[in-house]
Amino acid sequence: MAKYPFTDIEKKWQARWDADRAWRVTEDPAYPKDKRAYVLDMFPYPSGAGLHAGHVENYTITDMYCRYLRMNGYNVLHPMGFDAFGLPAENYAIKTGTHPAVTTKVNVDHFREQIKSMGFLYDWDREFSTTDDEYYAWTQWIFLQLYKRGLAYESDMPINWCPSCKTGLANEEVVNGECDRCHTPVTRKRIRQWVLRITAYADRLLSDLDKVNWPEPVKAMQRNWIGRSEGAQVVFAVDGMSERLEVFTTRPDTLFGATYMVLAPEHALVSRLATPAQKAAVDQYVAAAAMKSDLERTELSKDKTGVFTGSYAVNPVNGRKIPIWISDYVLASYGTGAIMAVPAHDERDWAFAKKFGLPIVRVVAPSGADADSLRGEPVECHSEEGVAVNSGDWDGMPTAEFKKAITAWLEGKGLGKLAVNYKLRDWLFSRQRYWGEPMPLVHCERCGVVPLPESELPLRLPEVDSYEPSGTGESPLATIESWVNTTCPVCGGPARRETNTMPQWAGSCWYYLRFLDPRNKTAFAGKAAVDYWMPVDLYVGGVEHAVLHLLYARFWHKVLFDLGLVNTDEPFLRLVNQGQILGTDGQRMSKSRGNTVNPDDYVAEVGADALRVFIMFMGPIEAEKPWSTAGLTGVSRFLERCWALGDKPVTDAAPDQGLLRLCHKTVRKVSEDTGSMNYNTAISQMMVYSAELAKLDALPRELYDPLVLMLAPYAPHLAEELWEKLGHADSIVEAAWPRWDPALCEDDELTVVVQVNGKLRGDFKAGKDAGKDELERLARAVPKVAEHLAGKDVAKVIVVPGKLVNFVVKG
RNA sequence: GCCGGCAUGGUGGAAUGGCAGACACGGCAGACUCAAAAUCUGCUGUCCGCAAGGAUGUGUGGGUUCAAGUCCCACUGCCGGCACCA
Repeated sequence: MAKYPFTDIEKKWQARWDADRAWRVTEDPAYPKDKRAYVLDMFPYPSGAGLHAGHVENYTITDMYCRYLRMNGYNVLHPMGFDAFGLPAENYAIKTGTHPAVTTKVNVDHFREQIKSMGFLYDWDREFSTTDDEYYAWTQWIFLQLYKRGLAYESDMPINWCPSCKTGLANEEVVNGECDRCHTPVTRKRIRQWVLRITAYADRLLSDLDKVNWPEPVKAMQRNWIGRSEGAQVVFAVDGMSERLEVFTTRPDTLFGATYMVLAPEHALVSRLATPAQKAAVDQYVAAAAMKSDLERTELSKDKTGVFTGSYAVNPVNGRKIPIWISDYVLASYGTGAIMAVPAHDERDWAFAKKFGLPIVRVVAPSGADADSLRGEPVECHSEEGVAVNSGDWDGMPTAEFKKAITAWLEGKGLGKLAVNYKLRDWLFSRQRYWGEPMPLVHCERCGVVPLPESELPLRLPEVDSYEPSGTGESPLATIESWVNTTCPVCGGPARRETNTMPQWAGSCWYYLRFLDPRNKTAFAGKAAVDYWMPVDLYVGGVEHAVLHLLYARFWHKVLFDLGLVNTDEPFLRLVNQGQILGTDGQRMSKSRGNTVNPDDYVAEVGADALRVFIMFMGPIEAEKPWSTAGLTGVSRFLERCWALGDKPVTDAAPDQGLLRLCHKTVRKVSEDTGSMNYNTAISQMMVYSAELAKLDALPRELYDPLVLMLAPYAPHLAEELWEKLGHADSIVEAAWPRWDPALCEDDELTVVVQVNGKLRGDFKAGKDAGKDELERLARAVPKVAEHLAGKDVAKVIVVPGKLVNFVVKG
């Protein structure tokens, strides 16, 4: 048999879908709320490398689902766009002088073409790129709303700096102390930055995770990242000075064991606390710490370092003077940047105290510990809970209770209070690069920072001669005098524009809202459109965005919700992570490993339909799947077989009862499995069914039509062609999904298996309505079974109608 | 170290507590063919056996149950995330 002409068929139907704008969708009020679906893919960064296997997997999942929903009478919004700001295009510009906008357009055109070549249907009327000024005008607008709510502020805290990308990085973009993008070790740099106050939403970002249907690992990662911990803020007086030091601790019950304090080298009071004798050592340590990269401060510093400031604090519970040290094991950016050290009960403090010979006092004993073991200096650190010792009047109190009691006591004295701390840091939002949204702010000598009037948006990126980042913490925009110099919107005096740009994440924070109403000139999206579609019913993408995009987008969405601009407090109702497609070597695909797969090759070789079905046949969508083309053969054979069915005569004859039952069982299984996105088992069932139909010389329409319809989400080009051959003028996209009759899914006669002591000994056929007694009688009559029952006592008989009979025997 | 996830034939995988291995790849045998390809049919977890048949089998060890891949407890291995967060 000749291979079916997939190239011709696929081209033909893609042209037709394009011409028909097959997936254009409107806010048709005729569809009730529960018959509307917003299905979203994580939109791609249009890289020069084109679509990769992961994109194809992602978009196949949603395309199949959308086509299935549409055939089941849903109004389905399935949009596509491009997340096109970012470094690759800019780096290419630096190398070649090509404007990033030009590169972006070429790449976007290529992506769109590749997406269409897979038969994926999107409402292309809604397409946009985050780099379109019509789009980023609204990104800037949302930024202004954040600014006006006090959620954007300037800071000159030391930040993560990538010396290779020459830009600041958000915490989320630093992986193991390296730049997530180029793997250069990150250093710290103190430059003026714009920061978004995401921590103001930490509690809601955490608690609202309970409202969404997301994979548990993603929720866990977000919870982890937000890192809520409850404890106490405690105030320590400084001996002989008016300064007070505040610390955060989750173990206020160990206060009596606090034998010294440690400040981060960046702590504001360090220079004042350094005594003349210690000043040189302290200054040197602070300078050295500032030079260290994050990697050096964490990975390499198993061995603790630190310097005594010369000053002492006073422990508020016992009035003892305790030395104040500085060390880079204390992070400036968490809590108050200072800790009380309890070496007996904290591993890190223990290591530090041992190294510098600081006193160690045990204040928690394991419950039930004998007195002898508590004598003398502890020999090891004990960080578990227990009961208080050496803690004055509180001795004997269990840890949990003591925490509450001491916190209340401190509060009464004005020396402390209950406190909650988050690991989550505010979001470093400015980049010292060219290819991003300019921040719509000016710096006026008289008025300070002034937001641009909304009417002046978009603030467009100016043309530049050189895209090269200066590396000094200024973006290339700073060199364009004609752009930078402006007038203050408030006083009209001279002012300079903000030259930082936004990070790539900005554009993806709200793109799902723009798809609702992409050409709106007066709002980021009209309220009617938001109400019609939101929230997103299904969001599919890779797990790599668990704490970046997905956290940022939730944050922006909540701000918009608080402003009354969206109708829900969470944007994505249900999230599905497709499993990574690995290289044939089981490793992540990457250019450097040379194990990447180019979808175009397979489209040319076996066709888009075969590639779609194959990727979904590899296994469950969430599972990691190593790429192996071995299985492709089976899928191609299946599609060939379906194509060959199209050559058989189709009749209106009544079908064979057995086949009719198989047909209805197949429709049921494929419907259920497609609806739940268990595509692999749906495909397997269609394989079984098509193999049966292939044995017939002529196809009864009643058996054949449903197969073609079920094929439509999976192999849409082939299904269209077969549908047309059946005499239909309308696209199968609009056709109604086949129905099944539950009565026809049941066989009249079922095979019942017989076990003796749980071991399979035979089977027999019985009518579906046979009673328990009859089943037992029939079971006993099976020769093999009778043999195993002979001469033994039957203690118990379990009969599961339609399934099995189990004899429990003795002797 | 902490938090997730996973573990089934030679391979990808399937299985509301009820016949483990559907479907597919690969392999073996056969049909068609001058021959090959393509296609079709049958067999294909492992062990013992000529066979009938039997035993055994879902990472390991226990448990619950008439019955466990599935539920419970303990562990091992692999993958992912976080990691001096006080």
